[in-house]
Amino acid sequence: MANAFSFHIDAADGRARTGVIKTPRGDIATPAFMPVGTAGTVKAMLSEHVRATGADIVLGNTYHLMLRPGAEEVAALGGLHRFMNWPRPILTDSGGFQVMSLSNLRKLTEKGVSFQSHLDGSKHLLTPERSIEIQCLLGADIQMQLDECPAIPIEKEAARESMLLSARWAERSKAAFEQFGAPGQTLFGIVQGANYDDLRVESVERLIDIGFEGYAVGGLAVGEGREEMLRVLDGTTPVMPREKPRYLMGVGKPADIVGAVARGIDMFDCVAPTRSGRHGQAWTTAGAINIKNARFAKDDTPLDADSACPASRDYSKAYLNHLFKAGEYLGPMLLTWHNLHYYQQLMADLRAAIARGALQDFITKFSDETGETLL
RNA sequence: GGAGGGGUGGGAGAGUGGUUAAAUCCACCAGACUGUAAAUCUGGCCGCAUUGCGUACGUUGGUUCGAAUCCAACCCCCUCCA
Repeated sequence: MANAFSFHIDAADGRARTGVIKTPRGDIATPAFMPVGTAGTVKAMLSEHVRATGADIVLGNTYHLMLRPGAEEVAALGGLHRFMNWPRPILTDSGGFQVMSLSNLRKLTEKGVSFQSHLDGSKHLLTPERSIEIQCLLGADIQMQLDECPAIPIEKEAARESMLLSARWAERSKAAFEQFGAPGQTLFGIVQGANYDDLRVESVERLIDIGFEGYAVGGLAVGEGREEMLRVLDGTTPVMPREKPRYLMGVGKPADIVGAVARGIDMFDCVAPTRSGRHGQAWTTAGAINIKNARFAKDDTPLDADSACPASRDYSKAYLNHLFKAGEYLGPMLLTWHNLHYYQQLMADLRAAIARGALQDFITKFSDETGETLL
């Protein structure tokens, strides 16, 4: 099959764009939000309900699936799509985020990252090559290079060393992908450089030299704050290839996404709607609320009476409050469902606003309704 | 009627002379969460006020420099025997 992966832009509004990523397993409307399904499940959600919220693609995770149940095991069971009953596109993270989140359980060398499993203490070496091999075994449609994701703040010299390591790993990842990758699969490179504009630009240039089908911005939303994150994007997205998808990894809250879309980002993922949903936080058109708060105990209204999502429309806040107070499983399930639907509706609204050249109006309205200050 | 055991903060339950406004758990009140070691974690939880003060371990009285802790009486609860 000819290049089965493609991206085309339908409309632009300022630096924002809307378009479609085509893959053999289905189209992805952009800007897109990708729910996170680390361990082969978007936690607390049925696969068909994830789809019903409007998601075109979900994430899986190299590190976590490598440890359990194992990449070869998933491959023997028909691949991740079949395993988790999600026939549409899957993007897998390389394990790069775990370099940061599990920093006390790993050692970093030029060769790769050696992790001590948080499950049983066993040792696992994750090299750029092995990460790609695992992502191919899982059957991921969009794969990510192995990178080092450093936390901010970080000294510039250390940030540059880290960025250069990620760039070398990008090259090795690309070579491995050319060996293991199947038709229809694609590989993204990851821009690093912390919050140093010149390092970000250098990182982009190095990745372009290697050549990828998409470019991710990694290492943001790691402590720098929204204003600084958007400032870094201001210096980064303009030098990224216009005709390739741009993916801001791990971001974010609704206001982060709106700000990043305005700066030309096409793809997002974040645990916020799922994790916070399990923890009682719901995003609504009137801002974020904590359904566990006592003030909802007698509130007979749903989260969103006009929503197409059953979780948002058919259950009262008082009932959701009760489920959480009682520790019932259905509470986290319904709130996750609601949040994912809210996120997908936000993305659909953003796409529509860009398509008709009205993004600024949308942002003003979003800011007024949610009380979020947008920069 | 007899014998024994026990009454601690919203609940359960530690604590048997000072370091105790009183462990711990639950409940309750709030917060955090950004490529998921997360259905997790953090803070608050007698009253008032700025360190502090005032009340408080069934009730009352006593011993003591000092009592939730020791003594006495009383009230109440539980178990067993009649």
